[in-house]
Amino acid sequence: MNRTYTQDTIKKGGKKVCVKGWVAGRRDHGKIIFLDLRDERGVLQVVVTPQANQAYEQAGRCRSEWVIEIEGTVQKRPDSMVQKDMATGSVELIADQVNILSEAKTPPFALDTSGYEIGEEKRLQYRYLDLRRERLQKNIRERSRIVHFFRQKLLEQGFVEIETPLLTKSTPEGARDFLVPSRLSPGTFYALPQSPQQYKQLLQVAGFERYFQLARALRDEDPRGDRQAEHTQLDVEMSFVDREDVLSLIEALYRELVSSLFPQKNMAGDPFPRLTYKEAMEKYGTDKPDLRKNKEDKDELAFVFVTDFPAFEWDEKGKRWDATHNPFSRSQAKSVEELKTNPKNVLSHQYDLALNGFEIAGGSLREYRPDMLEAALEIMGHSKEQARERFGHMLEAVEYGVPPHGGFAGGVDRLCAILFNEPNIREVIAFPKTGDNRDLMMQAPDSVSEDQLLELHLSLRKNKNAS
RNA sequence: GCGGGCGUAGCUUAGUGGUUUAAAGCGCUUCCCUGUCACGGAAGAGAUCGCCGGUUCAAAUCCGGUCGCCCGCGCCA
Repeated sequence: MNRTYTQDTIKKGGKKVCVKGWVAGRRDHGKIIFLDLRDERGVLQVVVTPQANQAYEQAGRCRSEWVIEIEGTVQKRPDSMVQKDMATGSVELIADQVNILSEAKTPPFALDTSGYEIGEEKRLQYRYLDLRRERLQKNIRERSRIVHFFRQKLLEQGFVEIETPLLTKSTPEGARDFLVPSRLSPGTFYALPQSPQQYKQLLQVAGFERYFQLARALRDEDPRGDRQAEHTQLDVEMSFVDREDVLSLIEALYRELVSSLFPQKNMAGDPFPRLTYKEAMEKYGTDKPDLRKNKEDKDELAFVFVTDFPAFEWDEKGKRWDATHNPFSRSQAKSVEELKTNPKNVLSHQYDLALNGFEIAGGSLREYRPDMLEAALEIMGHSKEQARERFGHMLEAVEYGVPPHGGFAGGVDRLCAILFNEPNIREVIAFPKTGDNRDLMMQAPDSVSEDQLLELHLSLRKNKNAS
């Protein structure tokens, strides 16, 4: 018999069906047993009586989280027994046959709660059980809808989805890289990408005028509630665009996302308000101001663009000018001369989108003029030789006919956390890591065998304090 | 790297020097129960109080160290 989802039984009154799922609850009254059967679409009450002998015996054995299949007849409930709060509350399944497909140990924690009350350690260790709870099921499924929305919208507008490498080159700018030793080139390392930034720009040189990717970005830094070592970003880049083109695409994407998938949310500001970096800092003391009127309102969303970031900031430790966002952003300086004489006051074509006090997207127009790019790298302390060595491919590429281009990257995890009113992005990631970048379920990171090290031409220092 | 918090049955917590044989709720096991849906009733099992060491006649409780988790700062182009 074909499997019927619990949710669909409400349309199958009087029909014979087969349902499959997990035992979410069992109420044994002696001569009548009620089972709550949970599948990925809902929960259904199953009624088992001794008239169905086999079913009654098996139902008596069933415990929480056992996996079973049940054949029976869907029956409309009498009015007095209708459960209004339950999607399938108008029906129940009278079991003929119960088959146990898989038994289960008692779960280490309750699965019929929000889960907030349970220790993080246990939840992460048994993530495959934690994910069974309704709240996380909903979060992960809603996240999928959001990602699908972005993908569909961009494909409709002629964007091409392109995958870029995970094994790439370490970059001196920015966060620490996760490194991967090369077996075939002894003593050398790949780096996992902090973002597809350089690849997506090179795709513009390559003539893919509208690129996007749902890309993983990896940074070996300490996590926070809104930051993990790996996160997913909606990565977009376009050719022949100016600032308005990029900002209006971002605004349309996020606005339509909210209005079509989250109609209950109130978006303040149409169009999204814009502040320059200077205005934001002067007025709110932050470059990601929270413009909500009522921070208690779970459904209020306040998007705000922050534009015109300074191109550089002074890094006291490194004694050099550092890019505020990324070293490839286009500066607003008219000439190399202006750039070099006054780096402190040069603005860039960089913009962020903030939502309720969190940065949820950032982007820029990119520097496509060879002399300006070279000058910018020089200001950031890379000598001509170093720049050639580290960014040679970029410097070379801009000499082969580069369209003016720009784009952005939007954080998917953060966006989901805000839309779902979750306090931590772990709640919207299927398999998140701890505050120490550990995976408690897989026990990663882990040591490796001497053989593996040998193949990779690596040996470990005996004590961690050795320099 | 720094600061703060937490660690006691499967889970959530109470207990902060001795009336403790470490307590409660939920969960779990067994029995009873034909209309429950947080079912109900009865009985029961389950804890080297994170780990190591110290102080003390006596430590879950005080001290030192260590491990783990959470939050924040630094860091995160």
